[in-house]
Amino acid sequence: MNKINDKLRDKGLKITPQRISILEAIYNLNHPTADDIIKYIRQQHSNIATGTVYKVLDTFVKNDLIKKVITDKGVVKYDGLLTNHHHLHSSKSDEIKDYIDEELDHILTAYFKKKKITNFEIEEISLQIKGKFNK
Amino acid sequence: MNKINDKLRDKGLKITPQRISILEAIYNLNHPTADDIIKYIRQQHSNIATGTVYKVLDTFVKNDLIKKVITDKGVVKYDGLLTNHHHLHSSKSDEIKDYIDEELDHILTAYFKKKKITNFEIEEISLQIKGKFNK
DNA sequence: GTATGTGCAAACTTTTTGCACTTCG
DNA sequence: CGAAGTGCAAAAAGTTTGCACATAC
Repeated sequence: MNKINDKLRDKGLKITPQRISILEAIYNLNHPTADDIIKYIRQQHSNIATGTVYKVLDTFVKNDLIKKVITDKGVVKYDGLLTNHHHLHSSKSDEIKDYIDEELDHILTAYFKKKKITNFEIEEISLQIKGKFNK
Repeated sequence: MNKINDKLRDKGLKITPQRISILEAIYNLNHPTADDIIKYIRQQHSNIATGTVYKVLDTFVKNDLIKKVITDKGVVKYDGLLTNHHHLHSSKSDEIKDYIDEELDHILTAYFKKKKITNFEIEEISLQIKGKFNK
């Protein structure tokens, strides 16, 4: 079971209650902001300093445990999904949803394999699909 | 010649020196931030209040005279290019460059014409291509 | 003349920083 | 024990707001 501890250990990071809580928050919430994470942890159990949260999130991003995603509106969110994927952005709010589409990825990879961009070396391609969510 | 005045007039916006300077700044600079625009105008000629710049930029975005672009790093920039295009994002800095590719746009349009996303109505698709610029 | 736009300064939001203290391993 | 992590509070960065005054039309 203790997957979270393993993830931290695998990256050579010290296992602290704060780090565990933050990772849990990211997995339980949907693309939370730093503030969402702080509120979640405080309502769950323990207190946590805002500075700590920002520092830990930075550490996690640098160690590829999570990804930083920026909303169409400029809001910074965090994503625990590491496999290649795109995002659906609400044109009204700053809500985002993961969009996984392997077929599309193949098309894009094939396309950019033959069509090079001059003076630019591609590392990662992500689609930002803006529109309306129909609930 | 007086294209800038015409653009403002066409949108029913009052023509003021501040608005003209801001539009000029956006056309002369490459994806400037609000701060880049302020510095540019101040160094060129007249003074301008920061509040005014933010208000004018908002007005321009709402009236489709410019677009707001958010860097991979979360920096807010403004883009005077209105035709459909994508952006190349530097993985190191917050630099961005326009990327126009009609062939790619056709492929994407065709792809999403047949492949619908459930509970989501697409309004606009933009690629965020992250990588290295080779100067 | 009047609706609209601008300047200014204060306030707000989000994030960063430095340093003493604490904890993990 | 020592290196790494955390709490705290102050400050930085970027943006918004309200209101008196100025300007475009």
